[in-house]
Amino acid sequence: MPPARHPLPRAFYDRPSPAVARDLLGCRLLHAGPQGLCVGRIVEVEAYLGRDDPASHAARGLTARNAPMFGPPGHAYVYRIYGLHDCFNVVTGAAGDPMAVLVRAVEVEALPPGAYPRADGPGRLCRAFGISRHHDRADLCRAGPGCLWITTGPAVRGPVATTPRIGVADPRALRWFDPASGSVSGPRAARAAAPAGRLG
DNA sequence: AACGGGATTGCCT
DNA sequence: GGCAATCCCGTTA
Repeated sequence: MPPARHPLPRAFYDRPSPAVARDLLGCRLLHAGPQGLCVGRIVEVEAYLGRDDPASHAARGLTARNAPMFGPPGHAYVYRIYGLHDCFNVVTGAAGDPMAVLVRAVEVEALPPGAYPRADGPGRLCRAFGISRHHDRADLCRAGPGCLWITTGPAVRGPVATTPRIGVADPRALRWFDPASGSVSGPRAARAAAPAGRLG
């Protein structure tokens, strides 16, 4: 399994976040960090929209924190939550149209020795992969030492499940995950493909 | 300048 | 299942 050296092109990210989110399932996230190469298969994502999504950081317009969401697609948006954990997002859509995909979980395929081993949850994923706010605004369309990028990966086997987003009071099904993966985060019910989850 | 809360996690009962 | 940890950001004054 040689590390793919070809990042997904910027055009991939230049689409609405729900489409990008769904297509990111099965792709590989890579970080060539100071401790070594981190690789994982994306198994859980959530889409965040702009003005019409109260749960989105961009719902109330441009601020210092959410500025990356308003920037060009194919860049990272990393923010800190609860004063403890970092969350990694992929910016999608054209500049000025704030949208993002929260990467909630990956199946770990490779980590440097001694790294925190779990990546089932946005905070754990960042901890395991060494992703921090230093990566805020990082360009995901470049590969190489110090870079953070995403490549194509093995397609999801079987159906994909969707549910409302975790911790968000909004009924829209904007979360996608691979119900066959053992690395999906959230409470038990949020990991089941049925009946709460919808297939597709 | 002060204040309230969060796209979470881990430890406790 | 409940709740504390912990800090920065966005809002309000």
